[in-house]
Amino acid sequence: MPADPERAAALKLVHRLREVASRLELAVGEFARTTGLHGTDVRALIRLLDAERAGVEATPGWLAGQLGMSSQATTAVIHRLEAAGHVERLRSRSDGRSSRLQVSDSAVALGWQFFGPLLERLIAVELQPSERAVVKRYLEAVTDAIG
Amino acid sequence: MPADPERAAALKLVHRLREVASRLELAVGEFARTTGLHGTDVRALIRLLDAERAGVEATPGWLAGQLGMSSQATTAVIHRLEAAGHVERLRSRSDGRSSRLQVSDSAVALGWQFFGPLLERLIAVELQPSERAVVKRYLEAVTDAIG
DNA sequence: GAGGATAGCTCACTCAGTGAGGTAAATTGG
DNA sequence: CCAATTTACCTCACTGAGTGAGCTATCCTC
Repeated sequence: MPADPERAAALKLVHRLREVASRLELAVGEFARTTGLHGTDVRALIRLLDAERAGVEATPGWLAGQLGMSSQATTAVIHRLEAAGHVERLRSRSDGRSSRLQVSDSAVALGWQFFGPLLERLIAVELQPSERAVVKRYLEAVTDAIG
Repeated sequence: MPADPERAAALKLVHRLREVASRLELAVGEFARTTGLHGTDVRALIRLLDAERAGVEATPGWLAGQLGMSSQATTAVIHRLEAAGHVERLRSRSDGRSSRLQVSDSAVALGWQFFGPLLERLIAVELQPSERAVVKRYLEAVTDAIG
């Protein structure tokens, strides 16, 4: 392994990124514990909210892919969320076999209650617009590299 | 909610960050599936390697905290990793009740085999040193905000 | 419309993770 | 310096999240 400071610096950045990912995961777990939900359920809610924001129609199959889980397990997740009143299952317009998943207002409120303060702290990280562009470019490149 | 472009941009950055975290988690799951390990086991290995790199003594209790799991579950994780030959349990010098966890060379090799290409792609993201400093600062600030 | 593909579901099962409780080593207090 | 407490980890018994096998209903293609 040659001493390559460029490479070493890039590697450190990746480690920092993983550290962030790891801590986010812990926060999700903590939220799950306090609300009586399961980690998977919380992750599912988050992805469903992301889909809603992005204007993507969230189906059970789509959710399964997002969670990296089997369709059966995802069915169970949806049942749990439905029973808890966090998700509504609506009929899909385009495909009679599928269904549209919609997050309820109560779930959104619950999420804000816990993640709100965290999100505020995250947003409060001060960056110049030009710096934000750099970070954005990095995160996009990383997203592509993983996907 | 007032139209605040600064805030909106900061929020988008956070969403991108979560997207990255989410995809990293999926990659971990995929690695787990291909190696026959469990997601938790892979996450444990990663944290153990992080500890080694950082020069922190990794104990079962420390690992439990890192994974956000009970000590019993962590004991099971360590047993599985030990049985698979990925981790060795050494006696702790400072505390007779505890033990030091050391990742085996085979586990490191296994990790490189799968994560190596991904890591190379991540490192290959081109940034100027000054840009890297910006990203570093952002990630550090975010880490603090979550912790 | 028949044949195949796709989306999601139920059923039966496994095993990862939890709660209760135990042991041994470290720490504290008289 | 020894009892009482705390800490670190473990075993046991159990629960339930996630999986594989296999089903039904709908969509698509020819």
